[in-house]
Amino acid sequence: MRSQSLNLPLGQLEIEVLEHLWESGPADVKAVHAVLGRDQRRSLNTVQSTLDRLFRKQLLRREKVSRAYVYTPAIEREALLVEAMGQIAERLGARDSGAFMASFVKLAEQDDPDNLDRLQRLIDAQRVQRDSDE
Amino acid sequence: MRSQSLNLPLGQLEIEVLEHLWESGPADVKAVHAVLGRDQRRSLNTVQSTLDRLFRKQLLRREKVSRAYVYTPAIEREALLVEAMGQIAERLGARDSGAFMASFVKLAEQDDPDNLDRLQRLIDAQRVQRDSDE
DNA sequence: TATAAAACCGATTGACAGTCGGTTTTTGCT
DNA sequence: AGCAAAAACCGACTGTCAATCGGTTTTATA
Repeated sequence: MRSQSLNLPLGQLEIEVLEHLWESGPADVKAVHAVLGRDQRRSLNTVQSTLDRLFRKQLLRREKVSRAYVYTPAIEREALLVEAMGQIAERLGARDSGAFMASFVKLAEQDDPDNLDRLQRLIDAQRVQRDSDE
Repeated sequence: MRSQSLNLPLGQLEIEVLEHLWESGPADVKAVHAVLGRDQRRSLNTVQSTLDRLFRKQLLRREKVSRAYVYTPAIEREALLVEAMGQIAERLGARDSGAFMASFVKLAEQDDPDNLDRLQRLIDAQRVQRDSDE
């Protein structure tokens, strides 16, 4: 499942670019620049290098359409999130996943007591999905 | 989750230092250097700046004992882990804790399917504790 | 095939970790 | 109090990486 080592964390613009592609679908440099570059006075080249960097990191795929490349996320937002969190956990030596989960539950509850119920539902859902996977 | 803005992510040596203090308890520069610096041929000063950086980041506390400062982690490993993961989630636009928790559950299940049951028990325990708190 | 569009290259800047030499401050001892 | 050793502190330099963009090469098509 988690084959490659995925260069995380990412810069601010890199994240914005990913966000945009996740939300609005495949786009070429000009289209991304129109949204993320025009207002912030970024040059087309800035956006292009960012797209290229993400491509080299294998977070984007691209395909030439007529002259220009059209970029597509190579990973879903949720998968990237899971991947990133897994890397953090590994980096911080979270071998004791028990204590870690305990803290997580505790903090989730602190944040909002209703989170316990939400977690409950997520667990149930995950169980259902796991059991139907085979 | 926690609102404190906590400078993450950390460098490699910074993490090693934290690990060491978590595992072996409070120590002064020389003690840390003896473990992390001697073999890798790092100078005492390198270790000292790292301790100082972590102190300025408020990840370590320190207290003068005789001549030297004795450093102590200011945050538990598990709490830092949760904090780091929360920041990642926020950075990647999982602002609502829903997506964050969903990813967490998925990750936990990936790591070990039994984790779903463990999480279940942790939630139950947290409910009990919450209800007895008042 | 000329040319406009796009990709590609390389240089620069700004953060930040890691590294350590050198200076200042502190402190324990005489 | 005065001194030497110990420790903290300061500042410089390196390496890495994202962001930035000007300039050059490639490429597709009118």
